[in-house]
Amino acid sequence: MKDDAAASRGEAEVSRVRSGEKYERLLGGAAALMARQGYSQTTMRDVARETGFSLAGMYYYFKSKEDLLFQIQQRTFSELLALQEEQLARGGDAAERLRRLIDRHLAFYVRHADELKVCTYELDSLSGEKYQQIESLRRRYFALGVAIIAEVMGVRPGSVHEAAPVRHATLFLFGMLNWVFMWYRPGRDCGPEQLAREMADFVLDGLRGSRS
Amino acid sequence: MKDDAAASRGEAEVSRVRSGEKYERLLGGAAALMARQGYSQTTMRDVARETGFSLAGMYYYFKSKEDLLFQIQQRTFSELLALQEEQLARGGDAAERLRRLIDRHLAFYVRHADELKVCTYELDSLSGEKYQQIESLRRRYFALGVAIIAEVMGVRPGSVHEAAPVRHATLFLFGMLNWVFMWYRPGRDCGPEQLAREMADFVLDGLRGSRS
Amino acid sequence: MKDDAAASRGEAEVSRVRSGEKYERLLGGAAALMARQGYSQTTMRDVARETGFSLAGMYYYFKSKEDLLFQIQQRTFSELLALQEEQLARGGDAAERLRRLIDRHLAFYVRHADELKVCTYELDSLSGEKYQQIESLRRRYFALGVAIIAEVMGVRPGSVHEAAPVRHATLFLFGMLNWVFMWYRPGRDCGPEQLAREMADFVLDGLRGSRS
Amino acid sequence: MKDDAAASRGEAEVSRVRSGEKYERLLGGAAALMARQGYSQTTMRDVARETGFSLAGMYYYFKSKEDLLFQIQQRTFSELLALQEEQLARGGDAAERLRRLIDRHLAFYVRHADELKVCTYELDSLSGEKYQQIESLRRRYFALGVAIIAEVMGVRPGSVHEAAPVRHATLFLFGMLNWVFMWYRPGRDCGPEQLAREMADFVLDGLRGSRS
DNA sequence: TATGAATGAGTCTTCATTCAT
DNA sequence: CATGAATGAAGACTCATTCAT
Repeated sequence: MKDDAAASRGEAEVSRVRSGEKYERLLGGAAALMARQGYSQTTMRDVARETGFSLAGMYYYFKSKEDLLFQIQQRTFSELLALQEEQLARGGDAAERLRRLIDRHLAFYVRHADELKVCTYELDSLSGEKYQQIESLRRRYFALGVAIIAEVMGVRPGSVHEAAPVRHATLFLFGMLNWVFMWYRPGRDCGPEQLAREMADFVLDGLRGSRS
Repeated sequence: MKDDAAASRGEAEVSRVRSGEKYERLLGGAAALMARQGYSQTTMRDVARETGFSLAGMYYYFKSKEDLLFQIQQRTFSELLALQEEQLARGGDAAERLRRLIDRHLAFYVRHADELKVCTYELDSLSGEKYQQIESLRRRYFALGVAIIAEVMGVRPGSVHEAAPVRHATLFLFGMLNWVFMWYRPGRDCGPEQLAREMADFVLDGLRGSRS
Repeated sequence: MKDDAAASRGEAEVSRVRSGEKYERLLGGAAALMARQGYSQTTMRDVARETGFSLAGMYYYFKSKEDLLFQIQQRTFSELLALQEEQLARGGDAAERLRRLIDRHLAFYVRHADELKVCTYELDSLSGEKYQQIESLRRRYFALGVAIIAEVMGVRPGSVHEAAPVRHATLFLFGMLNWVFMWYRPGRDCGPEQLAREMADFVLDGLRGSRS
Repeated sequence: MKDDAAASRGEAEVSRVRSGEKYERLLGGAAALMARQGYSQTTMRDVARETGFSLAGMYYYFKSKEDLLFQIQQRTFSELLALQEEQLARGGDAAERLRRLIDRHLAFYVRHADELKVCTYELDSLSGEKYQQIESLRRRYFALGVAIIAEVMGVRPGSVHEAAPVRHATLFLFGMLNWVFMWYRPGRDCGPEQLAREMADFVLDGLRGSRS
């Protein structure tokens, strides 16, 4: 919004360094903080303290706080997306693929809880070009869900008439998935595979179906 | 109803004034801003500008920004809770009551979109006593869902063995419901009754059941 | 300083009401607060709460916070001054009058601790005409001390050569007297008469003299 | 000397930086302002303007306005205390040591008028741990006076019966000393050595003794 | 007399960011 | 690569005071 020009100028070299162990610690620490307190609540000083960097030193790795957020989302979300696209390409019937989509999503969540939470709840903290870029990843991820669910529901692709129910069902699914961040706690709750099974049963057959 | 007394007792300690048309405009304007930008992004100056108050003038109505947030959540959530408790007491079988729970929730949402969004996503912006108070409302609302879903699933109340699946299913439902804030737009999407119907079908019979 | 014009205009009717029980409670409560926390630390809200007045209601009795301070100092200090002037006129030799000066000062202090503390430590919180007026009372009070001490020291009045030592000795005395505010506590310490005796002995004969 | 370690331990928790020419200018400028207008009257903007810092820049050197006040008091008072403790250890009879106590106090005052005034009149502007820390320095300084005065008065250390008069006499002395801030002006009044002589004569032999 | 409601000016403090080294 | 030092802008909140009633 505020600096489209700067954003597009910067995009090519948004940051100079994109790997290294220290860099990983930086993104990881920042993600942990932002997942816990939210992006705007998290100060650069917090991140510096958490990661052992100096305040100024961090700016070698990204251009701004927003850029830091962007890098976290970009890395995490594109990894998840790639993983799911590849995995879904391996075939299976619609129900099976739906089960795998859910399972992999939750498995990824357990491995990258902080990062994924940030991806899910901090999109709006991005603006301009950065927002667009992440938004487009999200749209692609959503499309994956829509395709499978349409197939499960027996809706012909492109059927305008049935588009809304499919879209809604997909949104229901992502709602369930994204709400997991709010309550799931590794030690206390069942494992992600078990949870994935329950959720897939729920989605496919509902409360009554999955019981009988 | 039965907790209006408790509610007013609780709020009286926190703020002096509790009614009046100007006061309504204040809470409403603040909720709108906070729903759009988030609590911590919303400045008191924003609220003042939006509501036509002076910065200092608003502090006549609440003691702090956090107190303002608390008042919004307290009013909204206790109204929703009372409404659902009363409505559910009117009977019907489990599936029917589940449908009504969803329908009333979405109907309430459409009437108080900003306020409910703030209730759902800004609990963690509260702390101490205020957090506890809202958290307890939320727990009661969740308990309503658990009771109905256990009945739909045919689980005996108190069954330890089946507690987790029931809890999970309830969380799935609230995940769907709460995610609605993220995508639903009155003009563009179908009406709340229709959406409620789709969601209830989805919850009861799943993707496959609700089709066949 | 800031509004000499307004000050002189206002002085004649600095306040409309100068008596009444409520008015006494107001000045007394304010003095207590200001003695404990200092003038600038004491808010008009504090005074309202302490005295049971409404914020706006107090402004019937004085024009401004500074005027409130002025009234406290004016009343208290002129009462003390009148009392001492009258008492000293009753004669006695120099040492005797010095003892009485100290004794009456401490007796007055015990009766009006808060007010006198405010007189002593908050002169600089006044400005313009109000400052001048209290300063002149203070000067007259100081002159009382100077006269007696010169006599005790056997210095001829008007002796330029001996003026500094007399002035210094008087300042030493008032230093002792004014520091009493900082440590004296009615319940814990000896009575004011006893303290006055010790102080007078100290002033007249010093540490060594008062022992032998 | 022996408590330098303790002092630096204590301050390190409170502020990061403890030396440097700029830092000195900061404390000095702040002390000057606070001596003139009082702590609560002195705004951080005043200090910034006086010292040439930016408002935010000052916060690099202390955590809060109160911490700034604390640092001024801590530095000044522990320097004075160390100086007196060391000097008194050099011996001499009681009267001689009393003269030296007064003389060094006034000499120190002339060198650090602003800082010492702040130490004397703004202890109550501190709170919690900071208050305790300075209060304990003050107590030690007071104990120095009590010991000498007891000796001058010929009171056995530990004599419960004579404790109050000794304590009072010491408070008289500190009253005189602390009131100096209120009237002494370097150019106008006599030098500190002369004043110290007069005060010591006064304390030892009183108004009558010092004349005869 | 008395007050509920309101406000302009100002307070301390924090934040993301920069730059010389 | 890294950081100590510094800052402009903005944030929540408070204060003495006023005015219609």
